[in-house]
This record gives sequence, structure tokens and C-alpha cells, in this order.
Amino acid sequence: MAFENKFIQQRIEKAELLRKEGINPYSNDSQRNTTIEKYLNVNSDIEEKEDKRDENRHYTVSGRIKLFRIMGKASFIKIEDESGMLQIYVARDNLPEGFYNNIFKKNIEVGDIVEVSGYPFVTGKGELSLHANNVKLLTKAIAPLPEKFHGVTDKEIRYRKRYLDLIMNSEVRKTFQIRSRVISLTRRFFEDKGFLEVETPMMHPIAGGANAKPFVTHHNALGIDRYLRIAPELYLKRLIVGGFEAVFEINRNFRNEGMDATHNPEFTSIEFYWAYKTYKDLIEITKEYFQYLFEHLNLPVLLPYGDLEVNFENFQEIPLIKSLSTIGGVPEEIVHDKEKIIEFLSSQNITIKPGMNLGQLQGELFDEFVEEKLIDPTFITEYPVEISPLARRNDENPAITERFELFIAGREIANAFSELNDPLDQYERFKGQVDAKEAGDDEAHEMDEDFIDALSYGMAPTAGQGIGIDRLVMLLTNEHSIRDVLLFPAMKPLHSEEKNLEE
RNA sequence: GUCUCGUUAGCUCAGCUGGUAGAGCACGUCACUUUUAAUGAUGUGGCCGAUGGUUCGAAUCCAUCACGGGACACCA
Repeated sequence: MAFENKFIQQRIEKAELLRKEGINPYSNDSQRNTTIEKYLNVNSDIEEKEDKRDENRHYTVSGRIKLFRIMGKASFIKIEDESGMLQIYVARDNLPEGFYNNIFKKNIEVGDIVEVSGYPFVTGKGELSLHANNVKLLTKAIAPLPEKFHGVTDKEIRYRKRYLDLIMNSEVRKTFQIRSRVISLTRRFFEDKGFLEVETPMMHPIAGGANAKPFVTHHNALGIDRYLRIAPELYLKRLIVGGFEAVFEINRNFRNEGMDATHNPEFTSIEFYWAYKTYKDLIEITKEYFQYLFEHLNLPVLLPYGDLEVNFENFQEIPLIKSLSTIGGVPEEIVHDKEKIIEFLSSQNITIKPGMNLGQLQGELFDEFVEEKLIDPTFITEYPVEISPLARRNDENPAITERFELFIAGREIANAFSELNDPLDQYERFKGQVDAKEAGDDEAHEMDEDFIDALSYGMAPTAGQGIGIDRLVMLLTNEHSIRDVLLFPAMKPLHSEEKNLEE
């Protein structure tokens, strides 16, 4: 199976021929002394020189051959390293005797990684290039690259063979560089504010902190099942109980649910918890955080996203109930009446699960009529207590919680609240979740007695927030599928892989 | 999970209402010392996603399956 493709065979033969000529097709003896980007910058003055060259400068660059144009006794190739693309002029008479005809033209080709030494010059057509006096093969590629003009566009190939996508589509590299910057800036932002980065377990005895179905794994030595975490929330709050006053964790969560443009089974979030603060402080720090990101990523405050334009100077704040009528167009008089909401939903041909309580129905109205209309950043506040089992109640109105979710471009980006720190209330909320679970809601929380125990020792008043990093990166890079901001998105195994697993 | 579109050469794609599998790029050979997706000549290359069925005959029609895209459902 492996290497049976005739193009691969052909290239393996070339590698063999090179070995016979005493050339190691997998040499690690690299003498590179500059990157392509630096080369192009440092030599940008060559254009001004009279003969448009400087034979006294000498550079060695390395990279993958992306284009190969042989023109008889001279050739142009383009090589690419992580920093950029450079044209190399290779002439027979500037290379060691016989190398050009026997090695270079015959056995080096597109896809190979080479090292080239020479001096800078500008071609007749005005392109700053490198005039080669030595070409050395570093790595022979035995698989041919996709077509040079169209590259690889098939999404399945791009996701399954991300390395090939990265070789062929340089803008993809850029997306992931931005992703890395976002994470690094996020870390710096919170560290600068005195937050401590922590790591909490990925394998939980009880999957808590969110409403979601977990993945199950097994610990052989203990003979017990563990759940891959669906959220770090309950552990981070234990740390607040322990006396840390500002903590954050940037890490993966796992949810055993469907996959689509905005859901991957493993995804990255930041959660941070801040003692002696409320959700109102979180609204302020969130605005500051976005300002910080935009500044350091040089993004325009009027950020284009697909057909939309998001105004990041127009943060809005509106209570959920109010948004139902003012934004969603739901008749104001029905939003506090369970029966009327059910009636309204069915008149709009929306089917709902039986037995939903008022808070859940209000959440349903929000999802159906409001969410997608929230384009500019909008903090939706005052969530019903029934759908906020870990959030603190409002002192004036115990039916709602001190919570917000932030929506941008019709999508949820963050979820935050003043944390519930009354252990008795938390116990009752968990019991409500357990009842819901027994009634068939398989995403409801389980009772976490250890967490109740922790709260019993007293958790300072605290505000906590989670931000979905993948969706945030999508927004900032104008990508519309989560797979385009994940280097290796989850894919179903191909036939052969599946078979191997079963064997 | 449902609907829908797709799967043909290494890549990007044609292939009509069934009748001997096509192009461009890449690759081989030849020519060419300043090209820009270089150019010109010439040649090689296919289990037409898999399995069944209909038919004298299937890349093409039908069914099932696999994988992928999109939408919906689910989902903070």
C-alpha cells in the first residue's frame, strides 16, 4: 500500500540516484544564516545599485521548493520558509562542474527542501532574488505536492492533512499565527492584572460546571470511570475557597455532542475567577480585554465578519427579558407566562420539549428570536435562575441571576456571572438538576457533594467568566467554521483507520 | 440524527438522455542563460469512493454503505 504510487516510486528512485552520487537526501547539515524575510529586508537596497547586485554579500537560505522553472542552462526556482518566499537564480556555470545537469535538473524538484548560498541581485523584471553559487539538498520529498496554481482546496484533504494545507496555503499559517497571538495576549492580559494561571484536572469523577454530555474513560488501576472535563469551573472555584483571589485557566474542554461549524468535541476556553468582584466588574474587564486584543492585533474597530460589520466601539447591555420584546419582537405581555409562551412558540411552528419551566422557555425564546440578531457586542444580563444553576441570585429579584452572556455576530462568545457561594442554595440547585436528569434531561448537572463541601467553608464573593477561544479566533480571523481555526479538527476515521483499530 | 450536494489521474476539474475514460497543472523525454502559473514539442499516467442491482453493455440509471461540504436538529 505505502509508496505504490508511481510518482512516489519515481521520486524514491531519484533519492537512490542521489545516494549513489554521494548526496544524502536527508542531510541535517544546515548552514542557514538568515531567513527569507530578513534576506528580503536587508537587501532591499540592491534595487538602487547601478548593476543591481552585490557580489560581496553572501547568504545561505533554506526552504521548500514551490516553483521550478528550467530554462536550459539556467533556472529559476522559488523557495519558501516560514517567513516568506524567495526567488533563486540557478545558472549552470556558477555551480560545481556537472552539478547543474546531473543533480539539479534531474533529481531536485518541487517539494524538496533545499539550502542555497549566493548573493543578492534584482532581475530584469525587478524581483529581488538570490544568485546561487551553491545548491544543497536537505530533504527529499517523495510525495508530489498538489498543483501549483489551485493548490489543495478539498476541505477533507485540508483538514485530514493539515500539513499539506499549511504547505500550500500560506494564509492558513497566518490564521494559526493569529490564534497563537490571541492566546498569548490573553495570558498576558490576565497576568498583568494579577491573575494566577493554574491547571486543574482534565479527568473528573463528576462531569460538572456546564450542561453537556461528557466523554467517559476508564482508570484501570482504580477500576473506575472518569469523565473528560466539560468545564473547569468547579475546580477553579475550589481554588477561590482556598484563598486564591484571581485565577485563570486556558485549556481544553470536551463535550460529547454533535459537530458543526461552531462545535468541535474538544475546544479551548479561558475561565477566570475574581474574588471580591461582581458580574458588573466582568463587563468592564471584558470591554478592556477586547480593546487590548484589538490594539495588539491591529484590528479595525469596525471589524468585517462575512457580510457583517461588527462595531467594537458599540458594546450594548440589555436584560434578557427585555431583549425578547425589543430585539426579538416577542409580544411583551407573554414573556412572564409559561402557557402563553408555549402557545406563542407553537404558533411559530417551534416544537419544544415537554415539561419545560418558565426560565427554560424564556431561554428558548431568546435562542429563537434574539441571539442571531445580536451583531455588535451585546451583554445579555439577568438570566432566569432555572437555566443558571451555578450563578448567584439577584438580591431584589431571586428569580433572576447576576449573569451575562456576551454575543457578537449572532454568536455566544462568553458566559459570566457573580458566583453562587451560598452552599445551601447550591445544594438545592444541584438537587433540581438531579431531578431534571432523572426526568430525562441527560445534560443536567449531577450532585457534586465535594463541591458543596468546599462552598461550606466559605467562598468569598466572586465573579467568574468563560470565553470560547475558538469562536473568538473565528471572529477575529473572519473564519466561519471552527475547523478553520483548529489545526487538527475532529474527523471521522477513514475506512482503513477504522479497520486498524478493530484489529 | 434528518435533509441536501459531492466523491473521476498526485492536484484542480470536464465527462449530456447508458455505447472503447478527457483537459490543465504535475511527472518523463527533447529544446531553451533573466523567468513570473515561463514557453514550445512529445510521452506516461485511472479499481470513475465501496458493494449489490437493472441492462447485450454502467463513471453515467437504481439501492445500500463509507467519507466530506452545506443546512437543520442537538448543543451555553
